[in-house]
Amino acid sequence: MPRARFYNLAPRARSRLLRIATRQFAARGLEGASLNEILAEAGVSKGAYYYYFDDKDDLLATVLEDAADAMLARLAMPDTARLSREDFWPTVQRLVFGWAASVDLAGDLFRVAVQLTPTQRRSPRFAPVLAKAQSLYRRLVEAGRRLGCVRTDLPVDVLVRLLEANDAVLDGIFLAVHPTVTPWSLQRHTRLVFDTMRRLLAVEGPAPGRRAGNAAPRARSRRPRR
Amino acid sequence: MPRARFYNLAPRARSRLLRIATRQFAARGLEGASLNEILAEAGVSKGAYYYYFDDKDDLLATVLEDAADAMLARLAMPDTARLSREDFWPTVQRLVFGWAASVDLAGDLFRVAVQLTPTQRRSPRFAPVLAKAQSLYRRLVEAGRRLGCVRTDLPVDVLVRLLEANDAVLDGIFLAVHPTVTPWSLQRHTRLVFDTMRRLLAVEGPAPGRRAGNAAPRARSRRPRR
DNA sequence: TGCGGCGTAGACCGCCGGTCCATACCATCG
DNA sequence: CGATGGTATGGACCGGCGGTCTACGCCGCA
Repeated sequence: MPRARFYNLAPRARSRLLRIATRQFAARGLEGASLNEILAEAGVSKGAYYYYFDDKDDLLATVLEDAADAMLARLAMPDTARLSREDFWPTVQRLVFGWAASVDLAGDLFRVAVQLTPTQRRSPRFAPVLAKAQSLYRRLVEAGRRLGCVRTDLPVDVLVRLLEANDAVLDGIFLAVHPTVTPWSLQRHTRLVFDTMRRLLAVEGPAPGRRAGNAAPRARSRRPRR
Repeated sequence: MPRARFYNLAPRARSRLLRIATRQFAARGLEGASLNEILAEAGVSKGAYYYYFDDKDDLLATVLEDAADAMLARLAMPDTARLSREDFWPTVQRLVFGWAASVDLAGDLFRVAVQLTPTQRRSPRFAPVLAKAQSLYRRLVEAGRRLGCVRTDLPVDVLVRLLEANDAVLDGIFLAVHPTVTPWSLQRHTRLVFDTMRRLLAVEGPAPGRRAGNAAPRARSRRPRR
């Protein structure tokens, strides 16, 4: 949420600042990155910066929003309204495989977002931007619930955040292990991501048989659910 | 890892400093908390502090280690060598529920650890301390694999990191929603944590091929309540 | 030529984590 | 007794941080 003037700036200077900021924030985090350093490297003075932005956080929020927009622009979301129950999981799988193509854009987003503490991620400053990036997950989860394919014992928000966290772990490992992406490794990875999503979201846990509960200690006090 | 002298200090002063630091770090995070403020409140001078500690991170690491030790001292780890295949999941569940007993201690640990970025959590400074806290999980995963209860298609490290990430999310939500912990809310939470572990770790059911296809997974599925 | 507002530069502020040194304390020893 | 040397402490001081503020260049316009 920079001031509107920022978008009247010469596009070259604008994207240059955002690019440098992205790199610094991804490398050193919100607190670790030096605003002074970013501005010096981008050739922007303190006065100019605060003419366009509110504060340091504002730059990070702008970087995140920029990356989220670029990613969403590339991804196709199917019309969830026409999905049938049998189509749901195959559709999810197809989507996940399709997302793999935009890993180069999503990478920036993850690398920056992963440097935020959970508390910061929930702050009014960053929550709306991150919610935008999660909108795909959210819509998928909601569609899956409507079709009876996705569990309803947890709020959508919780499921989305679990998905996000697992993706961050798996993508991080993938990028660390496979510095050069091959079609084969990418397929393996997307397969794993999809499998993890399914494990977390499916109405039933993966292994059949007795579920949690028989060993529950002491009597369960029946109380309203918050 | 404070200098050894720290443990020669008067226990009163020592625990006072750690208590105040815990509160500040839990409330404002590693970067947000002011070391100057903590020291002023604890009545410890700069010189004295740096006589005992390396830097600011050192204090946080000490706080974490202190909490982790206190927690682990209370938790019993079952003898995984004697576990049978049928005992595995109930044992895991009992262990996770056993957390309930030490949540007053674990709460501090979570509230502080949750303020770290994933990157910081993996840094050489904090990783060993946090690994100590998650050593239970690692041993559990290894035991479960030996017994054929836990999937072997992913490395142990990946599984542990997935567990860690999911725990961070769930604990973060739990602490945000329940500022004061009640036995009931805690039981609900541990139940959720166990269920998530099971979903992530369990070996796949029979006929693992083409499981992406069927929307309603297998027989004995519980109906979605809704 | 003078004027007013947009945009800019960078000196400056208070606070931060961290360093440094003078000194107080106290047991040991000639 | 005084001298010595390690332990422990106080707090002035440092560079760098995010953020503020003021002076000024620039340009369209009368």
